[in-house]
Amino acid sequence: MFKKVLVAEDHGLTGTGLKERLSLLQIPEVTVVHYCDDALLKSKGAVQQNQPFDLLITDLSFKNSYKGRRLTTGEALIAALREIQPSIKIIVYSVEHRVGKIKSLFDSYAINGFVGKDREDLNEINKAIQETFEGRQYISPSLQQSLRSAENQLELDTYDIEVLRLLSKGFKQEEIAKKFQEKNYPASSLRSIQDRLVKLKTIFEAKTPTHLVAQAMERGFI
Amino acid sequence: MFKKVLVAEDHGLTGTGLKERLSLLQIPEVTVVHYCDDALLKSKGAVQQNQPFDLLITDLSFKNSYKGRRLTTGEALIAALREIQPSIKIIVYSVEHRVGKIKSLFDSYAINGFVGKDREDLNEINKAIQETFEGRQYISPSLQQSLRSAENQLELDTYDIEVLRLLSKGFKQEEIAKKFQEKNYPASSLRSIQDRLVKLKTIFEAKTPTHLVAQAMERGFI
DNA sequence: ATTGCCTTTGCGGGAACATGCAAGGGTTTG
DNA sequence: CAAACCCTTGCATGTTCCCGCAAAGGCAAT
Repeated sequence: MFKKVLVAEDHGLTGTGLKERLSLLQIPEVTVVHYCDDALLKSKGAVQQNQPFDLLITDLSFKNSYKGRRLTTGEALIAALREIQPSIKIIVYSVEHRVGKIKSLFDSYAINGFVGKDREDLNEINKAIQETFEGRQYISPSLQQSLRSAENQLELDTYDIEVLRLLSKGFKQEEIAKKFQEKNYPASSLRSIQDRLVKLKTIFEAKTPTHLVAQAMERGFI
Repeated sequence: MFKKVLVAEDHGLTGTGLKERLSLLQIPEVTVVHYCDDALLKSKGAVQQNQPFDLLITDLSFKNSYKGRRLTTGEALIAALREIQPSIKIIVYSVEHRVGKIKSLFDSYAINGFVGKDREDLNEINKAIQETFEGRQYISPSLQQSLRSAENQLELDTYDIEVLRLLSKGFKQEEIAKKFQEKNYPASSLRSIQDRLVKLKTIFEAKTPTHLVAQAMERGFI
């Protein structure tokens, strides 16, 4: 079993719950930190002393602390950690439910497991640790299904995403068209942007542009 | 100290963290449930057997279970519980950060304490229990200030949230107005809805309705 | 009752969005 | 080469949104 585990979780009670749970699994050394930066520091230190952590269990969202912290999300922590210690196992433990977002964690950072914060997480965290230790991936059963169906999912190209992103930032259709023209994107006229929106609204079954962006955010595309 | 405490919390690990914490305070009987309905049932039963709970510690948001549950939020649980056992002490333990919402819990249901899920919650839950036991109110220090200066705050009322929610679900302004009229909400004309949107766009510094909803989602209001 | 203030509402005109239609240009196919 | 096709674009029309203005109602102070 893992010997040295790092937990990044900013809810104190949840952190102790995790720590207790890990002790029951006979993991001798469990370190709990409340800030992403602290997690990265501890990891660096451990690597330098040649006693690296075997496993990171991390939340995704951390409350702001307004103290000049550099890393503010679990995702940023994971990205930074993969730089200095690519071999570490990572399990994400979060309330995140957008399959697109979760999928991108597996794709972009090769995380080893994902456990949702819910009624079943007690057992799931055990299984996730076990599976990860044995070199396999773990995903909450409730998510596996939606994750699979997300694979053969609607393909949005870069321009689709860009339109959604700009819409969500308050740009009007005409402004988006202008931006596209400046960048020499294809189909950059206002009319073409509108065509694209019709297509996107069909895909997302959205009635209005606002609805569309809400859906896209909900599913983690932007 | 309290003898019999009920915990309603749907994150498994957080629930065990709480339970462990309460044991350390020498509270002999701690019951943890994952559903609001279960909490109400247990309370009813305990009252009928003349061994009522002294204290409820409850989360506010519970994941849907699609099983014909009646109570879906901690707020509904609190309201129902106050009906059958007005004297029970209640501490809310939640990630909720909207001071307006929190204030309304104290005002509408006379809850006895509020502890935010954050880095300090380990100590705060202890203090909250102690204060509550001695008949005083407890509010997280970090919240006390903003609760007092709740005026110049980013304050959204229920109707604001409802408008944002309906917008994100693809309703047009006129449809929202109609819905508001059906429910006899105040300021339910189309023009008033638009006024509300102007206010909201100012608050969120949003240029378009889409931008507004994106901001509201990003900051966790819907 | 009068005055003053605030909220709510309807109206109107202009801006932004939605969408069908057809012209122009490029590519593929026979 | 020409016919068929698709993609892009502009134009036109209707809908929805935006916002200033003023009338109407409620409420409090005098």
